[in-house]
Amino acid sequence: MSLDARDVRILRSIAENDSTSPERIQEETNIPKSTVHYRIKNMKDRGVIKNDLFEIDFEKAGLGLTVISEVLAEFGEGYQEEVGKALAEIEGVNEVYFMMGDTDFIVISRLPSRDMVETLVEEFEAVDGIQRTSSKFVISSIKADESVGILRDYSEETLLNSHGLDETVEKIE
Amino acid sequence: MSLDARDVRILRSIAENDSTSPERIQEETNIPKSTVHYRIKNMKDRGVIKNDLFEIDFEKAGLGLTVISEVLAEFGEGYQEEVGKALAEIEGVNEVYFMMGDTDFIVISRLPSRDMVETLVEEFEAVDGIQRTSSKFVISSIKADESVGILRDYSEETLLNSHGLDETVEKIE
DNA sequence: TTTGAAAAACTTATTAC
DNA sequence: GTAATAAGTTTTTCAAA
Repeated sequence: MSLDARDVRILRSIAENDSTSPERIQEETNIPKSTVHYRIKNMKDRGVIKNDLFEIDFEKAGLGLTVISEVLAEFGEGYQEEVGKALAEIEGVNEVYFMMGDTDFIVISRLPSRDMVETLVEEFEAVDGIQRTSSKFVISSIKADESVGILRDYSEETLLNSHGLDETVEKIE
Repeated sequence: MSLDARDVRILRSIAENDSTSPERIQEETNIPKSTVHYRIKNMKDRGVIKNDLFEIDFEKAGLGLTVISEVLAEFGEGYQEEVGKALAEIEGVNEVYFMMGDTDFIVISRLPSRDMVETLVEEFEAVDGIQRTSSKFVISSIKADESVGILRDYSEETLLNSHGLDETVEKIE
């Protein structure tokens, strides 16, 4: 099944403190660390939590330039899949979204310097089936929540409702 | 200073195996785990690594709907900052990028269901200074690397060059 | 900065509720 | 599912190089 109030509380505690330590979570949530561990393991088994990661500062890691591109592809039977995969394999491409509406893609890339942008665009346009591309530089990343950190962007209520739980459930405790 | 060949090797080992375990990194890189730990701590101190996180499955966490929006704002003195911050505070908004070119923003939001999209768009348009918004649904996330995972998208050479290091440096070892 | 060895923390297993 | 405990691992700290 999906998440319950306790799972949500644990995930939010991780998101808000940027720490996955069971002991710290116990201190904040009053859920015993053995239970915290049981819950986290459970979420890992169900695939809700995929893996441990470090969040990095892209700029300090040498990838200070972010480019967002719109890629328009030719219409065709199941074509999107192939075009999308080809875009995903280009060096520097971190995200590829296949969008509703027109047959196009939004592509987010991070690069060390402007020199590489030209190469990137050339590689986009070399992909078979590409019709038109339009790339813009990001001046500043005003917000860039990732991974479990995105849970900070929701009220506890929203997260619970999304699993069909109302506040009654939360009040069990 | 920035990253050297050893830092890059450690970060890539983490990215490629989706694991931050010093012991595993030692096995893969032959760098002793206490040294691995020292390097990671060092990168944390310098802010290259920001924090420990879990990667989550957005869909399983109840946030299966991704929306990418383009927001056009009115021109104005330092206006962008305020508009950007206001957008960032809207529930469901995970990423806000201030773009070059026209005075606009790219906003990435994740939501539990379509019901909330209307609310989202209304909230966008209620922000002072907003001129026009255009939102599209993501049909599928073909690629969605995050955090340290994005380092998989680069050759070791590119990552080293971005810190002004050539292959000579790497051959020290 | 690099390590090996010691201390602390985390994970797993076991049990009882 | 929850939670306590104990045993086994792993991570983190620390002192020496």
